[in-house]
Amino acid sequence: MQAAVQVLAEEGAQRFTTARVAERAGVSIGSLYQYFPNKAAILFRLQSDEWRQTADLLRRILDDRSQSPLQRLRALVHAFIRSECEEAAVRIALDDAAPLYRDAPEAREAKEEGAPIFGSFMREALPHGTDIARQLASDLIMTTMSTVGKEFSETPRSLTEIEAFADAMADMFCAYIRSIADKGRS
Amino acid sequence: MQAAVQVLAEEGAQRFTTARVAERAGVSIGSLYQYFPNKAAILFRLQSDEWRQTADLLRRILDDRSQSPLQRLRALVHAFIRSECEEAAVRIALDDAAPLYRDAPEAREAKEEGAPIFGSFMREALPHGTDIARQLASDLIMTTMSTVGKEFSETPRSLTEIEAFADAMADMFCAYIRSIADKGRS
Amino acid sequence: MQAAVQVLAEEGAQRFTTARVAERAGVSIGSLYQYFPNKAAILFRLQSDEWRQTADLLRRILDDRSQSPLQRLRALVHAFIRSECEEAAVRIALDDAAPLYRDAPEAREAKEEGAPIFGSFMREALPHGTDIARQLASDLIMTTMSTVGKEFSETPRSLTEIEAFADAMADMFCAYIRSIADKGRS
Amino acid sequence: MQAAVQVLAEEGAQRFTTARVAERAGVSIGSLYQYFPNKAAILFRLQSDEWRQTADLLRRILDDRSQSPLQRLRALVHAFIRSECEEAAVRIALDDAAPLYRDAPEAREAKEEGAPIFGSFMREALPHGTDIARQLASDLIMTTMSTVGKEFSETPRSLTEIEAFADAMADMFCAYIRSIADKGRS
DNA sequence: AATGAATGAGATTTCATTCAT
DNA sequence: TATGAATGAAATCTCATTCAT
Repeated sequence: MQAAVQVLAEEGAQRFTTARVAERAGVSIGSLYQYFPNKAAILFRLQSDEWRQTADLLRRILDDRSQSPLQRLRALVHAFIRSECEEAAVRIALDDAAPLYRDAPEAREAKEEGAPIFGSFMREALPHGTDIARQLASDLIMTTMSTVGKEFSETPRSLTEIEAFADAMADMFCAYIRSIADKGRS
Repeated sequence: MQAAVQVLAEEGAQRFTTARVAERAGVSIGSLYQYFPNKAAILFRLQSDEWRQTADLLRRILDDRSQSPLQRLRALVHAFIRSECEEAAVRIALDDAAPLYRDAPEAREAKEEGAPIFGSFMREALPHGTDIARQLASDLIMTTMSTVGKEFSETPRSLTEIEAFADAMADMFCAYIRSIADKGRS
Repeated sequence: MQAAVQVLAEEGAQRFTTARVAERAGVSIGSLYQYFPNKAAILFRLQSDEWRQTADLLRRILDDRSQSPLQRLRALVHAFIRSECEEAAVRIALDDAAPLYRDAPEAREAKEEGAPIFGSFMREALPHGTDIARQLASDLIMTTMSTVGKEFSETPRSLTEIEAFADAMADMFCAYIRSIADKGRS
Repeated sequence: MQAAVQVLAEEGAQRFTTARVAERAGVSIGSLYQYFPNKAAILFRLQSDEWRQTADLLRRILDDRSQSPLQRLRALVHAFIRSECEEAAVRIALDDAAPLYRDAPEAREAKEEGAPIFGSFMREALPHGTDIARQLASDLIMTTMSTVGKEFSETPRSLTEIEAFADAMADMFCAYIRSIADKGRS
């Protein structure tokens, strides 16, 4: 039941208990445990869904060949930061609860689903570099976008702030990619 | 007692209990409560100390006028990433426990202690920009360094990996600052 | 379904649940409850079957007039101990679960089904004693065989150990019966 | 708190819960858990105490050289059966709860504490046999006494019944030991 | 000042049994 | 007749905090 989202958003990770989730979902605790083997599984499911959405976002924007790579990257950053700021409460709470589910083996898998999507984009953006260099740049940009986005969304932001911050981040990524491209060419 | 660090490092945030800290420190629970009003205070104190150390690091490196701003920034990134990777266990656990202390008003204060130091460095690096632009760049760079550094240090890393990653991050920051400087000049 | 035996043997009494039995039997929980009124009934049925087998064993061996009573007793002890050591896992688990079914009135009945068989054997072995004395000896021997056999089979045993122990027990019973016979004759 | 005995005796193993023990003891659950790490430990402690008492009984009776070995054995059987029939409720319940504590390594140790005491008695009673033969006889007699005693005490018994049954058991042991001695001598 | 036993709310999880479909 | 989702009481164990000594 994704009405667990409500508990997470309204009560926070600390008060996210199986009893509260069941009550909010209008079912008994027993029923809850018929669908999920334990509390961590509920949280992991929530996180999975979010990761899938993010992966979809990545794909949709980065695969659009009608725009230049750097334009697409800028669009991606904007979309990502905006999406992080929506439902910030759930995301923060989900992050707080990470210790409960991150050790699961499926968690690491799911998390790295986004890597290949971004990897193929980078081959387009940096056709001349080595695989290793591209890999490093990919890692850095992805990690920056997700962790900085998370941190940024933890305080309430106005639309203007969001746009300004996303622009700055996109500027940073573009400058970085251009500098790599220049180095590669010389 | 900073021997609470040991409990945090060896047992993790989940098992960080007042009883365990007192035992490890060799004092009674009662005594522990004479030094700290509650559990959150212990964690906050640990975090404060870490922030102070980081602020010291910032100051020491950024105030050294014998090197160019971008050289100093590169040095800072390396020093910071290295320090994050040392004692990663404590830092991860402290992060997991963040929900317990981050709501305290002193927490936000302490966290932003680093801002002015970096701010004055940025005035040197970007003498021509507006305050607002500089502020934005400061925020972005600081946030990136700290959150990406944290994430990076959560998996064990070899020395080579650390240097390579720090170099990439420094490259990104330098490219970003140069691009701002260019824009500001034209 | 006696495939409940598997659950008992593989999972132990603690984990013997209706859900697990139904799953293993390939039927729904609902169906299980159409054959058995409750969990205790399943266990009782298992126990009954075992008792019936044991009673058959008694009858088959003790009724064989081609051997002397003491020879038959020795054969019985061997057969009984061997059978206890086979499928020890189920028997131990069934014993652990005894509190759940032993209060049923049918349980006591079924348990004492063996008494008359052994009683008539004892009349043959001790033709001169009083009924009361024979009854006492019967009780003692039967109880010893079953409880000591159970205890003995709770730790894994080699074939040699089994034979040696069964011989010792048979020796004890024979010595006892001879001593009663001697006393009765004098 | 050995007032846990009361819960065990009055409510049975099934209803022996930490909450009930704490309530009966007049302390909070929390306090209970400061003295015992878990429920099994409470039960194990109860069982240990009982084993210690039984070992004391063995020692006291078997070490009394003023009587012949077989007289002492008879006295022992009587004392043991009588003691089993006192507080039968607790002993039965403790037995039912055995699955909860018997896997502990200390349990097996404690259980075998009685063996050496009886062993040295057997050397006196059977001076001519081999160690292996004596060991086997020891095992058989000890196991018989304890398991048959337990089974016998599970139904309420009159004093006359107790004496008669104990006499029968002692007869059996004496006949057995004499038969071994005779065999050894010839 | 120091101790540490006592508290008890609260968290997670299990499982026999029912009953609408 | 068969199903299996739903129930919810009950069990075990944890831990921050207090307070009498």
